[in-house]
Amino acid sequence: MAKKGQYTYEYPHPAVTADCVVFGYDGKELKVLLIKRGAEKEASTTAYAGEWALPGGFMDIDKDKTIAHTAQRELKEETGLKLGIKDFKEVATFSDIKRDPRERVITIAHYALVKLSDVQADTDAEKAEWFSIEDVPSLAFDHDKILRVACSRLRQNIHFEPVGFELMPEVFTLPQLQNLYEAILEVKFDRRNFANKMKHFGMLVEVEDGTPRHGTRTPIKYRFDKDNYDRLKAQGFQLEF
Amino acid sequence: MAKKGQYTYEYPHPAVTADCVVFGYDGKELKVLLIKRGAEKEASTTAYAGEWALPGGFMDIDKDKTIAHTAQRELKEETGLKLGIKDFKEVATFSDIKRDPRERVITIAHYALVKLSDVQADTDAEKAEWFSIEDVPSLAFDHDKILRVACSRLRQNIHFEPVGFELMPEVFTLPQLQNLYEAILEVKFDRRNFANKMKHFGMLVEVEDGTPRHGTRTPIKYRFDKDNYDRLKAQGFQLEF
DNA sequence: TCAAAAGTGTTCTCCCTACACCCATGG
DNA sequence: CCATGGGTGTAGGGAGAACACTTTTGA
Repeated sequence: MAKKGQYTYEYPHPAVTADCVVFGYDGKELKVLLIKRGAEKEASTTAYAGEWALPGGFMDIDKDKTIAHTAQRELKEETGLKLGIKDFKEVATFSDIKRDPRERVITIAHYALVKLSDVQADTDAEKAEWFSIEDVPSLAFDHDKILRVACSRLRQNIHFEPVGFELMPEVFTLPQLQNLYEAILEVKFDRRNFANKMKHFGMLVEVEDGTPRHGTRTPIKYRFDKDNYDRLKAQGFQLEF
Repeated sequence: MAKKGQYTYEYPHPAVTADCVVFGYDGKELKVLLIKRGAEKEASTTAYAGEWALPGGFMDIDKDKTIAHTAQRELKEETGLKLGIKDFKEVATFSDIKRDPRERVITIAHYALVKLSDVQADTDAEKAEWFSIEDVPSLAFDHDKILRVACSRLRQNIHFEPVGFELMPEVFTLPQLQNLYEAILEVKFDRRNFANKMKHFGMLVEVEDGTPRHGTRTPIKYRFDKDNYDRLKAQGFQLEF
């Protein structure tokens, strides 16, 4: 890679990193993807060795077209997960003067929503692990704070974006979807009202999967109607809770 | 200041800047504060000399506690406006690889809301000028894009924050307030419904200023109730339009 | 004197909320 | 057989939307 000590500027520059808060949902709990620092031997991993942290790393100013590309690249390198560039939503910049002990580092935090069922196999279990959002260990740097801010951003965005589409598996049940909303917003909803609200958007399509529904005990399967989903998203809908 | 060519790193670092979109309202139109580039002779102003741009500049990694402090400092230096650190709301990071012709520069855009009546005298007319948002010239770098994104962020935030409090003068009329909302959201409202909605929040207090209201032609003067405003803001209210 | 600006109150509708019962499965 | 989970509909209330008239001033 690059040689050491070669890069010189007229004025001091901070290092810039991108960090990723990757949310996944397994049908029961909201989860987040963390890595264990220190597995590799780069300079970037010498701090907080052995601790859990958000995936992320330094911007490559020659190769990364935008900071979102940094997030994408680092996530792939550190966890094996390859997401689309559009999947990375910017959360905020963290730039406290002493947030990294080595040098001045500012980080632009991103979050991404993934279908855990689709990607769990892709994540490199050697390096990365999914943690229940309720049960996250103490994290390196200011990553605890970043995670909190990302969660609250997710809670906000749920009112404007049909977040479920990105987190739920292709086929899902209404109780699962309700459970996701309850996990994110940390509240409880009335079953009937939740169902009505969701159905009013016209994004849900019943799925017939061989198994005839004998009783009501087996929940109805749904998938999202992609066309309506995209239309709603473009219009910028508003969802009350 | 710093000597040239002194700052060396193991890996290439981007330059980091903060840019400020300062919105003001004069009772008629939504305005934004711009500077003319090239008045000073710093290296930072050699590009796009003579063009209009958003105020902003390079992070001072020794002095700026956070990137918001960069925004605060640069705004003061470039326009004379001294705002509180809390007034700067982060908008987004702009990091396209060729957005600055000189070197790789990423910028964190912020916006701020000010009472134009209070600060117009503070702005250094030599360097800075208030433009109607409807009538902004073509800007340097990607500042057109930054401005568009900041506007749309303002439009979003208006649903969650009583934006008027920051933009309106101390004493104002309901038609003025409605005009502001219409200017930001680019829509028209029914006078009566707008008044009802606003009054329901209990943030408006009638102001008696000598002049007895003879007819209905002279609008009623109001001020914001700071206590209720702060309480609502803390609770995180939701405002529909 | 006429147009423009501003104040006010009511009705209707829709959506959100609260709430109860039935059915089937699995233990 | 009973507890659990899941499906369904309705009645009431509150808030937003639509809407018209009066007053005054300034041109």
